[in-house]
Amino acid sequence: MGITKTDQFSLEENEIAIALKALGHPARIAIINYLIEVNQCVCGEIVSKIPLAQPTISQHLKELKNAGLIQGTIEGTSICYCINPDGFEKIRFFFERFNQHISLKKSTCC
Amino acid sequence: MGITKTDQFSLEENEIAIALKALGHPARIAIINYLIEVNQCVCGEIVSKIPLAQPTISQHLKELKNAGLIQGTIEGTSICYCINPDGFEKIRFFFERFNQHISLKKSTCC
DNA sequence: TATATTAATCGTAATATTGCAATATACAAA
DNA sequence: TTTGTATATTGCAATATTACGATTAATATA
Repeated sequence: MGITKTDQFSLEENEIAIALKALGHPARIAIINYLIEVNQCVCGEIVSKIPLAQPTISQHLKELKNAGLIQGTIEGTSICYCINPDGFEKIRFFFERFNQHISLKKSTCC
Repeated sequence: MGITKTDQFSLEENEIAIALKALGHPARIAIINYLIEVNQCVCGEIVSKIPLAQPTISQHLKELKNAGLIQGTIEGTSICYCINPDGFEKIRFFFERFNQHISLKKSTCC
């Protein structure tokens, strides 16, 4: 139905899924990569770096912000964006546990 | 338009986005978590663990398989699934670079 | 005040995703 | 051969996502 049965899953599963879903688009990966590279920048810079229309970028930025992965502070007429490290904590925990289990078990099928 | 402008982004950006998008659903996170825990299991076990209909689970498994994150081998009438560590390599590289840059820079806005 | 400039929001079209009932497929066992 | 078991596929309805033109809001600056 296009609607996810959120209530059937744990809070943790939902939170990780939301964060990773927010990263599940090349434009949003490109935005994160750019922010990693330059540390911080105003929105207009991102718009000029990424070949999508301004409203589209604005929408992607909003999604990243909603997922807690970036933050923006007003800087005169522009808005300065940067990574929000806190938002990546849950993701790190998930993959840390993942790496621990997988490296130990040498996972192969049947 | 519901369609992603894939051609505007690098191969790496697209590949990471595809992998993370595949993980961007709580049911698929739950499947991965379960596979980490038990190392391997037949499909029916997953269907009985996760409160979604069998065709829905089958679809989620297919997506994880397409993204290269799990693999399945035929085991009599059933299919045995496990993690495919190779599929997680790109993700690991992405977050490794991320962690290096962020820890150094103490990223804060403007 | 009038005019740029910057970025968000609205509205909408096109397409994708989620979920499931019904059905199909593949194989084993009686 | 029939029956059962396990999983995939099809088809469809409901909803979500992606993208952008047009507009708006907010703040500078002339």
